[in-house]
Amino acid sequence: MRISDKHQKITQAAIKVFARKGFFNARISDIAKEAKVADGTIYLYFNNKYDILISMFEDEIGKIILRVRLLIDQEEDPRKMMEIFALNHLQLIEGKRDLAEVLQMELRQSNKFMKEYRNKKFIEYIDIISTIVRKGQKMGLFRQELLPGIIKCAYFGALDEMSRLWILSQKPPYSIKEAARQVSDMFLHGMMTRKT
Amino acid sequence: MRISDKHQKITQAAIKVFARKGFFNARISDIAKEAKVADGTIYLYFNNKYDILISMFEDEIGKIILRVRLLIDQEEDPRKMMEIFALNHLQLIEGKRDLAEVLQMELRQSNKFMKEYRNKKFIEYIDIISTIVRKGQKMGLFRQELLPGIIKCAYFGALDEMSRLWILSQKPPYSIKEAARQVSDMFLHGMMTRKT
Amino acid sequence: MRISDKHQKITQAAIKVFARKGFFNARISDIAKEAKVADGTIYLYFNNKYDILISMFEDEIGKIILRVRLLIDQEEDPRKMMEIFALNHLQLIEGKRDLAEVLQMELRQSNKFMKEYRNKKFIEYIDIISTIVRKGQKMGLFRQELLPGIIKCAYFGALDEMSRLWILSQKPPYSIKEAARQVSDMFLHGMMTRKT
Amino acid sequence: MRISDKHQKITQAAIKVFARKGFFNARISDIAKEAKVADGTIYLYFNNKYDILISMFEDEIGKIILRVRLLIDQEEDPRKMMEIFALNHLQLIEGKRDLAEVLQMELRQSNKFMKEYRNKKFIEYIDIISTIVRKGQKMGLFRQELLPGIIKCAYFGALDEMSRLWILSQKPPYSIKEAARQVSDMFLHGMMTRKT
DNA sequence: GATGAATGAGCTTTCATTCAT
DNA sequence: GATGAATGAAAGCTCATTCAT
Repeated sequence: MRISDKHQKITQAAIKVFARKGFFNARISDIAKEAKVADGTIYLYFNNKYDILISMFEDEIGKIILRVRLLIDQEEDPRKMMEIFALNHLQLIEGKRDLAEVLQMELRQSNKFMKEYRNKKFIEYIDIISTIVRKGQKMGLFRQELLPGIIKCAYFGALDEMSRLWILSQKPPYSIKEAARQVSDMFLHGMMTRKT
Repeated sequence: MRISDKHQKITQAAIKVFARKGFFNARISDIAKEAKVADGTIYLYFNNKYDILISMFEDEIGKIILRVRLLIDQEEDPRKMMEIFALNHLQLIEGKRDLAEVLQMELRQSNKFMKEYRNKKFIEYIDIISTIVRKGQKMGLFRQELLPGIIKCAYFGALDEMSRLWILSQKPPYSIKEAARQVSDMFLHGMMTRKT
Repeated sequence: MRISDKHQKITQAAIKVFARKGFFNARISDIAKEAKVADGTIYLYFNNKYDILISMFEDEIGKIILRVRLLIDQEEDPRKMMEIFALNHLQLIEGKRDLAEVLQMELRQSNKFMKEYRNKKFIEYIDIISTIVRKGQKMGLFRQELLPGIIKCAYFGALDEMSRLWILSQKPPYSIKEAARQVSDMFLHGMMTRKT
Repeated sequence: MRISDKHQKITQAAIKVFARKGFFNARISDIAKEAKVADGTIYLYFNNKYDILISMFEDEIGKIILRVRLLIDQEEDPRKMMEIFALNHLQLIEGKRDLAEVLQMELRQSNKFMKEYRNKKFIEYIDIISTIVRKGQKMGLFRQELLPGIIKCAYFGALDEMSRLWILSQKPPYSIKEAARQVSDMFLHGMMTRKT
């Protein structure tokens, strides 16, 4: 077994367990059992429980960034890009529900307990939005007076709260595509210049 | 001393301590010390640690609902109402920073660890938004095809993510008013019908 | 129960357990069981396992110092004082065998693991010897060329090694009094000036 | 590489590590790293951690015995022999400081945790002293009433406590030779018959 | 023989909760 | 009602030892 396989197995197990119980209620032995390794084995790959969270966080956000960048780079129109970002973010719930839950939850928990940990990867992720906004402004599509730093926050926040709704509700009232369309549609309407 | 005074003192102490350390890292004895009561006294007013959180949550959201309703009821124009909601939500950070932090954080943590707890008060709070949206749609101000259930999510999410930015950053790049204005402005632009 | 009673109970239990198993092999739960308190109770009186050792060490050496000083202060003749010190030290094995074992053992363990901990109480104890030696030199009883700092080491070391022999052997070949007499006698012979 | 080479390497590494951290705080992996072998390799040469200690102990005391016997056998005069023993014992600190520390420490720790282990080699070592004493008594040099079993204890204890002082103090107040001379001088004075 | 990844028992310490005062 | 000393279950983490390679 390649070394990275154990690391992977533990990370994936941790995602499942954190999603099920939350970080604090998850026991190392839960993760170990889920990963089918001994408790001690986890400490060969991670320094401590918290390190599992951080490490997993960065790995997975990293992958998400790669994927969404790939999709966005194929587009020319910033309006399309905004749609793609929205759809991609929300589809995470379908494709990797456990991961979506954990990111949701831990991102906020991190407020307090990652105080020192400047969340570079996450910033990188939402900066994708502000980059699109700036591109749209340069092309005259989006209003100049909008602050990209605020839009990125608002857009991500809107999408993420949609995610939360989905995760919490057993049978969500709308399809993911519909929700993504509505949110991006409304933001685009709100951002576009008169002429467009 | 009225019975509710001790209850209040403990609740306020809990807000401070939860804000400082997070729910899981907060110790009952921390709260007791902050409230200047004995550890055991807390159990005369709350069933357990978790109950402090829930109880505090409902009380405080309740107060916020009362206040924002009061402000909104003085308005006629749904567009103004939307602005008021935004400003009021963001101003929480200034007025009651600790509370803002706790609501932020615990709302998400709750995903997992309040599983059974259907968060009625919170739903009541964000339903204020959908009520406004519906009012605006009836008055022909907002586009009919918008789903109020999605808008409420998106609007709240956008505002709350702005909050998060403020709480995390030492010196925020924008004023709260400016942020509230931009977010509500953009949503209103996005929601309004052509004619308006 | 007075607060100091629990502290005392735990200290005495620790002495027993450390004597039986040694510091490292002793479990907190062993001490708790011996003291008939809960594991957690120990941490109300001591910071950690190591703190039990240090604290006990200082308390008990303190008591020994008081007692031996009392006895010595009743004497005029430094030669008698030396005898008293020897007898008193060796009698510890009879009176407080467990304590004797622990002091024996931990004093040496401390070499490594108390590195930072400058063992004031112990130094105070053996300095009693050098004080006697100096007194004897002033009175012209002991040879002037003897270094009190070396004598104190040698005298204490000799006595303590006698202790060790007793502790280890099931049926010691000599009585404690006989041993104390021989050791002090030999040192006194070795230290005295010609005339005496 | 001869089999004994690995054994030697591990033993020497263990001495270093035990001296640095003490037996209980030393990890097998520390010793393995110091010896530049794999953790598992240690178990090809020793049964367990404890066995490393015992085995090392016996080997090294064995060497010391050989050396001091060699030196003593060249002498005729028991008084000289006593001096040689003292000097040789104390010089261990200079020549093999780590070993000296370990012997010091573990000899005492062993009290408890080597309970079953009857320390033959150590007994052999200190019996060298009683043999000298008996020889001196036969030659009429040392007083007949002295018990060789007590003298050996006292002499060894005195020397070993001197060692401890050296090991603990950063800059010892006396030279090793001076200390050895004072101790043996004082014992010899104390032991000798009138006439001599 | 040599390796070092994997194991899992075992331990210290924490802290929510209780209850005698 | 109020207290806070006492409880003891629970869990993160370590590390001696094993064994497949």
